[in-house]
Amino acid sequence: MNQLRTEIIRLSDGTDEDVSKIYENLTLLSLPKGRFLLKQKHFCNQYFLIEKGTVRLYYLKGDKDYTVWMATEGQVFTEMDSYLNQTPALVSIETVEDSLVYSIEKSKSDKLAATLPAYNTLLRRTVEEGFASMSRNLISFQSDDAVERYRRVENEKNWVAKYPLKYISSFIGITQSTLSRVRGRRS
Amino acid sequence: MNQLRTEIIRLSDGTDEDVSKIYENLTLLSLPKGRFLLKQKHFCNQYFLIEKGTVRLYYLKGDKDYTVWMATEGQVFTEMDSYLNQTPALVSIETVEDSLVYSIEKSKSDKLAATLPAYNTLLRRTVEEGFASMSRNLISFQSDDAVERYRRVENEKNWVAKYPLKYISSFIGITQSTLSRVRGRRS
DNA sequence: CCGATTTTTTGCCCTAGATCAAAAAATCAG
DNA sequence: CTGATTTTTTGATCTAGGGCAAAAAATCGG
Repeated sequence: MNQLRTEIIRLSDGTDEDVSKIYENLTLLSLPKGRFLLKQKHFCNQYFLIEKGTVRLYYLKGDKDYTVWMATEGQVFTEMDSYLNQTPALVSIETVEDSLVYSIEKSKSDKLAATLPAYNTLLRRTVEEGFASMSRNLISFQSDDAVERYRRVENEKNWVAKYPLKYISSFIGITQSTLSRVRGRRS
Repeated sequence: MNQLRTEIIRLSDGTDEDVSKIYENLTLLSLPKGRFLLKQKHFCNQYFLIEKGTVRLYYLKGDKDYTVWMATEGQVFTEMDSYLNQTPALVSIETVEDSLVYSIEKSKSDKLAATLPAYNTLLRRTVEEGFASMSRNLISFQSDDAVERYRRVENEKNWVAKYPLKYISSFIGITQSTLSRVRGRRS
């Protein structure tokens, strides 16, 4: 079973035909590790759908590197602020392993959303889930301390086993040293 | 001109008839200041659309009060995590002045989204914009200090003039004392 | 298996922002 | 206006987590 296809079916609630129509509009990119789907300050004009592999959304500020999100197989996403408001992207999107990623241009996506309700629904549900997830993150930043934020990532996501700790620490907004101490149960 | 109606038209891209169909599905609530649309730990089963007035989304943790969002005329929103995943709401939603708020039940909303593309689009665009806005907030929490976070609220939103400083400080995740010092230009 | 590179931990000191408490200013009801 | 309540500021500590740099551990190419 294919993760992405399953996800598209689940979120779009569409028929086989709807799903085929969606796929017809996608372009497949085969990307080696370390390739950029988007660079900070550039304009984001696509939605992305991950068939295989993993990408990291992050930005540089001063000499620091902040991870905003890690997206992997089956996930549908974009840099929404840039995509929607046509502003310079706040984040870069880079593959962290060899990946297969579908993309769809904004113009094509808009047209498809207007003509194929299942695709419109796919986007809506996708963004709704992303919104819910981001709300939880934001609340965590507002009121949780480093230990609690780490526990969340440890429990909710399976990121800790999968990614280098420097991505984790930058995601939860602490230094790698502090994360190391948190993991070592002291403070 | 009516703010909410204008917003619905802008986001749904629908005909007059579409807009009428949407309104037919809404229930109008007239609420005095201090009334709850949702209480923390309860389940959220509606989308809300503000015709007039202002509400505050916030949660209590320990003895502290955290403002998550302020929504006002023309805004469409829900407690997405609870609404979508049928989990206990993380936040309460309370009117901070006398308000007129439309609501639509989840079941009705799902049905309408499946049958009226304009409504589906209204929701999609609404959540997309919310997602983009929240991304910026999250990034700000990750890498901005108190001064920068305050500046953002001062510039991007017109909240500072409109709401008590205790809501502002709890929104940007600092104490009221610190906010006061930030505003006074020292640290 | 081995040196080289990358990742993770540790130690020491320092700072942004918290806490607690009280004063000052603004707002409000009568 | 006036006393009461709410909002905002100020002052005096205290602390979670940062900065920096070095050590230790893990990973990797050949």
